[in-house]
Amino acid sequence: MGRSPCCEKAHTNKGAWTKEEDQLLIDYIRTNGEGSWRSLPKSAGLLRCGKSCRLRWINYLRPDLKRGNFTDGEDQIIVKLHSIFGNKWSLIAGKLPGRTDNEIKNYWNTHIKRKLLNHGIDPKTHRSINEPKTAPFQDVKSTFLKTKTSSESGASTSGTTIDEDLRLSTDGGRAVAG
DNA sequence: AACGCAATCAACCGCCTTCAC
DNA sequence: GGTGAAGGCGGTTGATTGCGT
Repeated sequence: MGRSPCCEKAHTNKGAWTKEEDQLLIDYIRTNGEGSWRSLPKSAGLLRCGKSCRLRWINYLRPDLKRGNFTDGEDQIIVKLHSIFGNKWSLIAGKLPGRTDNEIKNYWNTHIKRKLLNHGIDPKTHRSINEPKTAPFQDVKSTFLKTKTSSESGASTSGTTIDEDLRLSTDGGRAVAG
């Protein structure tokens, strides 16, 4: 007895979006705005699940998305926020204008996670893998940040708040992204 | 040049939360 | 207050691309 599917799967496309589908979605949202994702596909002439439309719009089609590589500042903010919020990607994304939860999640899993592990830090707990009892996560986190800072970015993050970092990051990000 | 492997990214699935009735 | 529908979120998967052998 599973729950009822969110849409008529037999009549919906799956997989990569085509340019035509993207355009239909963009045109529809520009005209009608976001909302009522369930009925959107039908109204927009799309053979897609409403959830799929929402995801596509939020993650790739929204005009305010930054795209491109993450800056060092963003990198550090993500680590900081993750140490506070855990895998609450939408919360973290909310602190990073122009970034989506999916993007951050992917970036975490592919880049940051590995970096932390290379530094001997458990990405789940932000504690040292070797010395779990003696190394408070704050210390380990700052160790990572310092190491990263000195070796990669040259920008100091010590003593700054998340908001300050954010400001620096987004300013820098725009400057870099152009 | 061809093949295999690893890394990356886009998309889907299913659960949880919120909201309207 | 209970119920169902819809939206939102996080985890996971599959396809594609890049790199090394």
